[in-house]
Amino acid sequence: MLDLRYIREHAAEVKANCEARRVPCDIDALLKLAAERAALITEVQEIQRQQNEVAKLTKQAKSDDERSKIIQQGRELKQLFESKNARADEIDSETKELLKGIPNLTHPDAPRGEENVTVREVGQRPRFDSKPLDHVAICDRLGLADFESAAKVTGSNFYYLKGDGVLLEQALINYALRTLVNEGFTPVTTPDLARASILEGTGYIPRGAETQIYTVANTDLCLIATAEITLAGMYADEIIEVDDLPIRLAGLSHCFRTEAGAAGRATKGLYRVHQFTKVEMFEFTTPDQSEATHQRMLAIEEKIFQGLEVPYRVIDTSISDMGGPAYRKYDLEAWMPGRGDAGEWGEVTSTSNCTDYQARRLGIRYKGKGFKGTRFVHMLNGTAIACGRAMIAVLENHQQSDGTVRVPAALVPFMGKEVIGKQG
RNA sequence: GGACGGGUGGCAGAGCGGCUGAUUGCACCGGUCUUGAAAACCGGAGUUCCCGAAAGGGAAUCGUGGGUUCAAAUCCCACCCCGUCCGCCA
Repeated sequence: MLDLRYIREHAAEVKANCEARRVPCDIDALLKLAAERAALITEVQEIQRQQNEVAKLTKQAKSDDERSKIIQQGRELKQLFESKNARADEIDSETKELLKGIPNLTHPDAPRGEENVTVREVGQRPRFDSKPLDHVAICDRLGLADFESAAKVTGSNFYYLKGDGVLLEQALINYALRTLVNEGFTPVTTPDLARASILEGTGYIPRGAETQIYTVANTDLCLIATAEITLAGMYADEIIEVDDLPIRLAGLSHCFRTEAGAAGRATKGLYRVHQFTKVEMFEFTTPDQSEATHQRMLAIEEKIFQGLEVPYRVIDTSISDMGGPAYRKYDLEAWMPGRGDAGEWGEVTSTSNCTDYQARRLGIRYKGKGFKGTRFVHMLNGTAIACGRAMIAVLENHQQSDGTVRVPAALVPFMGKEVIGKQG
């Protein structure tokens, strides 16, 4: 959510921003409504002032006669208040609705065009003597996953992991957590569910036809799409001492996505699934630190994939392609040799600087010396490891001609073996 | 799931229909004193919104949402949360 005052004072900028982001927003309508709201509030408050005055007069009344006259006056004011106030409430919630629909501002250097920008490509793509297998075939051959049983039990786009598949996932989680702890993050396991209001605060939309979110019947709980939601929610309505910032959390959770509208798009195997496990970086910071923090998160993501010996490229996401809360977003796309005819890039991480957009909705502020009152924190998130997709990258890049998979050195201590698919 | 008790400002903790945006203590900020600090004393201070160029004025806010009343932190209802006891249970 943006500050209404900011929108009023920078209407042209906000309009241009919405346009560039391809988010249809009627700023003029919003401002008109907001003006109407202000006028109504003034009116309502004047009535309330009179009500307060009348209430005071009541107890000062000298005779019963005078008293009942004043009370009658109070009754009339009350009726007037009720009718005016109902309208004011209506306009107020309409204003908030419109306000919620306006996306965050964007970093001046973020790509503006239709296309995302590849910032750099890192690592050598592996060479294979024959056509490499895709991860589904590798999983089948080595007994790492079972998609057929999952289809019976939960339907399409679920999976069981088995054998070394389980060990590989756990190794990836522990490798990511260890890396983040070394970077000063506090590991946190979070609930896999959250209230709809928390989802909304983070910018997710729990209801509606296009929603990516599962809801739990007869409750106001949703299955989370990422630990970003629960980590952000931890500090909802809190005021943080500036000396306690930054707060760096490494969240471990399951993630659930309905993938509505994704039918037919790369749905095979582990790439697009309804449930996966993810280690997520999350940071609350002061505004002056958020850009540096964003760069650092990106660097950590790169370090993790370098450790996995997986070639990747860094994508600076076009603002026409970013989610509403993001001010700037980088993705890592890993090389997946088994995808398509000759390998393809596949998104494996994403890091966003959401500035104060989520903080304003969730009421997360900080206070400190040198300034009066409180300010909104900046909030950033980034994927450390999304298990399914990281597994694809590892399995497809490190497959060997004998059908086994080499475990990258960084994972060996966590995996307890150097090769997947060999006895022992 | 059942029975109680409770949710008040940054924290602690009074108030239990009008004089209370709220006593008090701690913490906080400014000042006096001091070589400096501590102590003591004096003063200041919540948040959001509306009007206003500003000075300033006004409204709301005592878990959340409704209700009763001329008037509610205080009474009633629903919900959420937090304690304690009982039952059930990995």
